Amino acid sequence: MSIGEAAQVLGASVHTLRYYEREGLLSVPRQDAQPAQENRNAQRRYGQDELGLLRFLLALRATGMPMVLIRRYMALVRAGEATVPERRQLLTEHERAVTGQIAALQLNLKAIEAKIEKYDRTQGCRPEQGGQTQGDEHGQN
Amino acid sequence: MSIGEAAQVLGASVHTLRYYEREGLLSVPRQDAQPAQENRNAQRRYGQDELGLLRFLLALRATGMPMVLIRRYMALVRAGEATVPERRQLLTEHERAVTGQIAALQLNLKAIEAKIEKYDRTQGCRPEQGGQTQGDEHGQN
DNA sequence: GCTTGACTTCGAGTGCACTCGAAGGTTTAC
DNA sequence: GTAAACCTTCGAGTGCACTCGAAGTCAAGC
Repeated sequence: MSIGEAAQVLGASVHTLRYYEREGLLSVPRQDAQPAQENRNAQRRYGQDELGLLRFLLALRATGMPMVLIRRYMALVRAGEATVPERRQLLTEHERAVTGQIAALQLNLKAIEAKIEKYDRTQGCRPEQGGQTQGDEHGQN
Repeated sequence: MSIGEAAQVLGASVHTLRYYEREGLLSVPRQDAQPAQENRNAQRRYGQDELGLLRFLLALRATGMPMVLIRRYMALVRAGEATVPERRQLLTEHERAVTGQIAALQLNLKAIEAKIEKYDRTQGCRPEQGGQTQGDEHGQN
């Protein structure tokens, strides 16, 4: 699979995929045409392993893990099975972060929904309202 | 309530509060010392209304609403009751966005948790593993 | 009366993750 | 054999929301 196809499948841009590689987040094997030849401009080939790794990388990104941590994690993956405990810890910490993030979002979402409901109520009671709107209308917004 | 106190209560910086005002997100009344006097440098006073508005503003921010939309919303609030339908619509759209955001986060969180569990399983089965790790270890990372 | 905090304007810096484009070369697929 | 897609390096730009600092003025509270 070429980089263009991979980009399309993953929903990322070719630029971005190369950027990730440049930043040391992952490495993608190259097509070795002739073994006894310098492959300066060999093309990247994305197999199932690379795609899976990239998909997970994108999941980490989408949950707000900063690139510096993803770099650490991916380095551990490359380093072999011995690093599984450290990887696990990294992911577990991030999991906590994401859980908190979701909780905060849900809390704030509730505030928004409450406001919408308040609007529904004021609309239901009096669609129009003549006269002065003044005085202590506590928190009417 | 002074700007410093408000900042502390809200968990924002003084800089940020002034920044929001400069950007037209909200306006805060000033302390009028002597009525017959130009108040060029009058201090901001934060009452319950302002605090409530700011809290909601921060909820919108925390859920990722861009400042340009918050500006629109706040302008509607200032414009009076007649804008309630439009406010409602704005918030409803944002609500959908946030709901989707949470769903996406939960999906990605699941992928992360699945990976952690996989690590737990490999750790549980064989804490150490001699010999070559080669061949088609499909998606072992 | 004096310190502390508030006010203004201004501009510049930060952080993060892209995102784009150009130039010049190579490889792949039809 | 040729066009399209790939490769490299490089640097610069973008977007968003802050964040900071300085300089100079003014008000509040003890």
